[in-house]
Amino acid sequence: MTRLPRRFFARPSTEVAPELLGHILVRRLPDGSRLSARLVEVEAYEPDDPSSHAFRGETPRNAVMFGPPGHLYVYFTYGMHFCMNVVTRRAGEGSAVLLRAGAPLDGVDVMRGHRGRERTTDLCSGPGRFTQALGIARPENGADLVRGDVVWLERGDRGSPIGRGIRVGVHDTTRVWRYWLDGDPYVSRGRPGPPTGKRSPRPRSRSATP
DNA sequence: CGTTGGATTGGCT
DNA sequence: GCCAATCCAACGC
Repeated sequence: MTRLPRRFFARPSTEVAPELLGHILVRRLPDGSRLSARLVEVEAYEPDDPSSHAFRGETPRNAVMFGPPGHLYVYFTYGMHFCMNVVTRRAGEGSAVLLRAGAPLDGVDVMRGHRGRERTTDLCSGPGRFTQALGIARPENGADLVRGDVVWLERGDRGSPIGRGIRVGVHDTTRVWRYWLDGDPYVSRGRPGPPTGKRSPRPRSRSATP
């Protein structure tokens, strides 16, 4: 299994994000179990992006985002969920890709235990679910994906074409920075963005209307 | 120091 | 579709 190298991450998030799709996120638990999932949905957050945690400068919370690329940025939100990101660009820039959903591969039963759910589509389909299924929380913030043995990325196959749309839970319809594997059953259902001026009554084809 | 609301989820109407 | 749950970072005074 080949790991993605540091240089893969040392680019703008809008380049890294779509290329992450299809690759495998691997998590090694303290007890040795291997959990893994194929990435099917991600979102890019760039330095000049008001929706990014890094937009207003470095703070203790987002410090990892301003560190070197290829590390995991984990944050706590809504009083009960963790979300994980892959740090991109160069140290000091503040950019990352949010991992929103994956297709469970190894350790599915352990994930079921972590989540308290049976259906595989309820394990890693959503940013909060994804971290819970893989047992990723505050201690994993800052983990090195390139050299570490806690969580890393292995090469996988993309397979499906890439769909894109506005990001979930973000009040910005100008940056179309959510990417997913088109037609994949493990993509999160997400939440509708704010009205963009017109509502398509019924998407007749997939892609572009998440 | 007090207030606000969030890169969400799951349960209920 | 609507909303409570439950922390805490960021920001204003």
